[in-house]
Amino acid sequence: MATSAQITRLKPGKRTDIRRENESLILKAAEKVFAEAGFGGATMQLIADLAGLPKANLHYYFPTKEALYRRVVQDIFEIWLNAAACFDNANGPVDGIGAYIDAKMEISRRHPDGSKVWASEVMHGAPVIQDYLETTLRDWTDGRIAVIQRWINDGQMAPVNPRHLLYMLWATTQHYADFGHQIETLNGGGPLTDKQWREAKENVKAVILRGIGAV
Amino acid sequence: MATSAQITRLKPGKRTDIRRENESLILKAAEKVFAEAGFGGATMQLIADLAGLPKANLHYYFPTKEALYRRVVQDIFEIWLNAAACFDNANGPVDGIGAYIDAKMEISRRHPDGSKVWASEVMHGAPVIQDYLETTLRDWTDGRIAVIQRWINDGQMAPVNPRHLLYMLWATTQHYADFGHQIETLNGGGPLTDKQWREAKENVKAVILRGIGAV
DNA sequence: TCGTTTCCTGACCGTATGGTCAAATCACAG
DNA sequence: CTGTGATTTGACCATACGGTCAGGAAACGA
Repeated sequence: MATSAQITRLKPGKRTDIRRENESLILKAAEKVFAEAGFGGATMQLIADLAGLPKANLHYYFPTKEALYRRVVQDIFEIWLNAAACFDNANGPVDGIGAYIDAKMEISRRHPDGSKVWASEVMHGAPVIQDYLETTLRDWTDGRIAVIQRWINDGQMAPVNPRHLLYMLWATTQHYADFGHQIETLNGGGPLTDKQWREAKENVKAVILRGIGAV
Repeated sequence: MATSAQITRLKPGKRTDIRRENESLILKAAEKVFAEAGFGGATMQLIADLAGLPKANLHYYFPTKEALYRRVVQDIFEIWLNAAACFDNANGPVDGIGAYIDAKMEISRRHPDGSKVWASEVMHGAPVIQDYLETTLRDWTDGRIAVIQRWINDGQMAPVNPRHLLYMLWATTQHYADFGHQIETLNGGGPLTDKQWREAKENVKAVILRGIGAV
């Protein structure tokens, strides 16, 4: 029997910590390199250098470059889906869509590299996450479309096409991550300030919420 | 002195035709391969195969992979800028922004590969067209911001932030090219029909024009 | 026809990359 | 301390890639 101290953590050993720590280091470095160079332009050596580990060590934790890339994309998709919760538990478009825009803008700000990896993956035909698109994403989309349609039927917003509205939400929010470099260049070369991010967020919300006749 | 027949075309020779023809073949193939695989993932061999030419022939017309890529990106930027003309000669936001959305949606439909190459370039930090961003694009942006501001001052639309409005226009229209694969997957696997494209266009215009208080 | 320029291309080269492996080191339970 | 399994890593390999080049074919002016 294990002692109570051992039960508190599944595997209390230092070895487990090492594994978790190194996997995390590698994933963080990989996300950045994949975002900056794309899958084809990224090299295991670059990722290894950024993670501060020898290249052979990467292959100990992740058998192939593809496997590592797949993990990075999956982790992003997880974050992406979690933002979807904002849509639920909302009793109208102003709350629901407003919160969703807030959440997705925050993702664009906090995880720009992840957003870029996701965008790059989709742009290149989703070679590794096509199944997610056809299952999880499609189901999620259909569910939200139903919610939006109900709002329309209830007269809480104008009769816009729910599907294309979702595309607009994705596009406008993700743009601040994917095209962050362009935005920063037009912003004078530096990143947006807190105030500018607030302004961006409020602007997107204002135009869209008014655009769908919800305010 | 040249004969009048020779004057009608600058260089009437067959050699000039061959050059133009082959450069066009290569550029078209390169655009597709760069869009599908990214700069790092694209190979000169793939481009050559798609163009139906031996690889060495590519290097005869374009000295390096970078030079070929640069031409592809420049050509897209050209098309992109031409759509800007819609903004001028408009006496209000409904005409100006409406026409701009139409033009950019049409680009997304007709040149999805070019849009992807452009998006990819910017996402990776604009390594080859940074100067364009800092000169041509910035000037264009500043000019349109002034136009929009004038519309706002004239009471033709609500006081939204012109800069962020431009970002919304770019994001929503370009999304249909860059994330075309995702859209097609959610559309049942096939490309949008004429009717669906019209619907997308009208939807974007309706939400944004209403969102800025122009209708 | 002849000389010159442009165009074409198979064969080749140096390098960088993803991945392997065996030996060394370390964590840790008994 | 000792045995066992997890971890680390330098050295290595096969391949694929961007790019070169020499020599031939085709176009063209005279």
